[in-house]
Amino acid sequence: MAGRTRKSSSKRATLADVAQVANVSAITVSRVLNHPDKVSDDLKRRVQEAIDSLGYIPNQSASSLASARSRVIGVAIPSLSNIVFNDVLRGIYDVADANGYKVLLVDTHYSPLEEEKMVRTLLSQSPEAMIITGGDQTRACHRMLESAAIPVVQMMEILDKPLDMNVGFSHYQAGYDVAVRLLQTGCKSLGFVGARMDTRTQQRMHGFVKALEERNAYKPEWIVTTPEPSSIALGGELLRSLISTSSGAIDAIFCCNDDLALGALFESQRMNIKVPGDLSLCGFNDFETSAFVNPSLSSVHVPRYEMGVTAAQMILDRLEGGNDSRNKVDIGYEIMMRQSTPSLGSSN
Amino acid sequence: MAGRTRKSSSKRATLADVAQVANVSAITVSRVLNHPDKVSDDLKRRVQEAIDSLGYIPNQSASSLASARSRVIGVAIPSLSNIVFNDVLRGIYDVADANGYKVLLVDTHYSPLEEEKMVRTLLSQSPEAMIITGGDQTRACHRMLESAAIPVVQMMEILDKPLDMNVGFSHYQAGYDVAVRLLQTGCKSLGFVGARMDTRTQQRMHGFVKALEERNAYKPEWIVTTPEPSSIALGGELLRSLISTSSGAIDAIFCCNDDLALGALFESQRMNIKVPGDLSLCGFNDFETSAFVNPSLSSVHVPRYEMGVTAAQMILDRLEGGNDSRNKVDIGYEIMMRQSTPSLGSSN
DNA sequence: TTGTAGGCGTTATCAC
DNA sequence: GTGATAACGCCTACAA
Repeated sequence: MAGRTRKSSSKRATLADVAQVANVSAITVSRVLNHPDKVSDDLKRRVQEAIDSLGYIPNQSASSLASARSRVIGVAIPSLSNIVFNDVLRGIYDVADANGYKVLLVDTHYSPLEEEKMVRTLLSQSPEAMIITGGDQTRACHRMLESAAIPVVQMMEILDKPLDMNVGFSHYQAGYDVAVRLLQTGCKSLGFVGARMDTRTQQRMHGFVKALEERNAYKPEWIVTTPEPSSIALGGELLRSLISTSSGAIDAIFCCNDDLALGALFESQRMNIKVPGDLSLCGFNDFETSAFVNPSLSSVHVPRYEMGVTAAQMILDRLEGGNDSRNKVDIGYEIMMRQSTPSLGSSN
Repeated sequence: MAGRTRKSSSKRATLADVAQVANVSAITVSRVLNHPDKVSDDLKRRVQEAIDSLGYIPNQSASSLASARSRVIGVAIPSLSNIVFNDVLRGIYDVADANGYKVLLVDTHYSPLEEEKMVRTLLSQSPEAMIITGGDQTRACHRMLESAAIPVVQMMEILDKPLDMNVGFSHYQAGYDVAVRLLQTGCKSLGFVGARMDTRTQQRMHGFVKALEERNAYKPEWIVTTPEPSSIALGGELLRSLISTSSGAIDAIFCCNDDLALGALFESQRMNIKVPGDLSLCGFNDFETSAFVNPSLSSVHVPRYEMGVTAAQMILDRLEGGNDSRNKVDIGYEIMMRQSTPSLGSSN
């Protein structure tokens, strides 16, 4: 009673405080929290009361330190503004939450150097696993990840030689396929519009170009790119630029994402260019808007939520289950041909 | 050389390992990392070499435990899919990153009960401050936050009695203002379409209704809401629903967000309803799409990035600076009248 | 089923 | 400027 019980007011209660109030040892309180089945119902009740009355909240730092288990998954994405990652994150969070894991999220701003710094930050939190984006990490970053000796998933794209696990799809093949599909619909003069030009965007472009080359339909002047971040506004600008450099000869444009494609579509409407009559448009990522805008926008659909879920599940499989089942998952994609491209069989 | 130096391979290097290699005491290594000015250049160099050679990464759990400083800011948002929070988060992250703070982010799924659980999780990480959304926390949640005795910012809306600090704007007033503006443009029969109907959406609706009531323009049947989450698809559905229940009498609709408004706009086009000729549309949040779609969509612009920045800065002011400057910031909003509503002076 | 001892990696405090 | 020592709060042994 004297000189001991004033704890609750001044600072955070500890296991020991709870133990004292419940008249048990600290380890018993710990067990009530972590292994309730190993404690008698009687004590469990008593301890729980003490916890409630003190408003006890465990100190994860102490727990992590003592047990070498942080229940943290580190996640690094290249952009918080690119809404593509919203769905992926939602998938990761859903799985993590459901399994008692916290997510520590960092934004690398599409910079391997920043990524290296952020990964170091993440690792200092002793995450039990990491989910990172793509494969263009610095060598130092790879080394850190390796010596951390935890499960790592590289997501968003399929890698030749992943560090550990990998889930994504082939951006190269997707770009290639888009070119083929556009040609099939009767389009003859295909242009490309790209922004940011991160590795995945480049792969889409390379695949697209490859398909054109193979069919003698490649015109370097019809490829317009910029390192600026994508936006709808930029899509409009790039459209104008491409139209003018091509003197209007182009009859189809593949935009590296739907922001650009929507911007190009809206700008076309303002310029009185008929889509798909005068110009066909195809985007990438399949935003919800793309399916509903008039004319609806052809795009490449990617199961992003599923990709996030898969990434998190691969990690849990390794962390909890013993079976190191899947190491590489191609999540695929689907080209959605809509009104912004000619329907098959129509003659341009 | 014997029986000591094989550390680096098996498990993570510690301060002690670095100290040993550098031939100094552990505390010196710690100082090199945290108070470089208190160490001689000579030792600093030696220690740094050891750090590099071992690939040493500090253990934040141990640091937090010993120093009672986690450098973590806990952030709770109601939805990872609602892109409204992207901008806010970006603001928070930008400021946090620049000041060496990590962000621990949780998604409460618009549920105060989940929020309570998540806040408990956050608090167990000993965050130095918290940013939460709105004011509808459970009592238990409020108690936890209070006894945590850390700076707390409630964001997104202006609260009468914030727990601590507060940044946002009045959704009620915004809704009210939209009604007034629509009436000013000559619209007479105003409807409302809302989804999710979280507290902030409700406030927009209440303000909107209030303005109509004051002007004898309120028709309860012209208010359509659903607890479903917002989407473009849903916007189309709700438009149809409202059109049919009002037998087409409505000449303007305020949609509680731009998803719904865009959906309504696209559906109007499909139904051959002229916007704004037959029907005026106003959204909320001012997505980039809204400014570029044809016709461009009137909406309420909110400085979300600035709101995130402000929230983080208020916290830093408290954490670092001593001046407890701002406790409540009204970040404001701006009604953007565009082509989807009649231009002022036109006679409907 | 419950408790005791020791240590996880770091930093605060106090000496030198 | 540098170092020894004792916490920080919890958990993994092991013991009873």
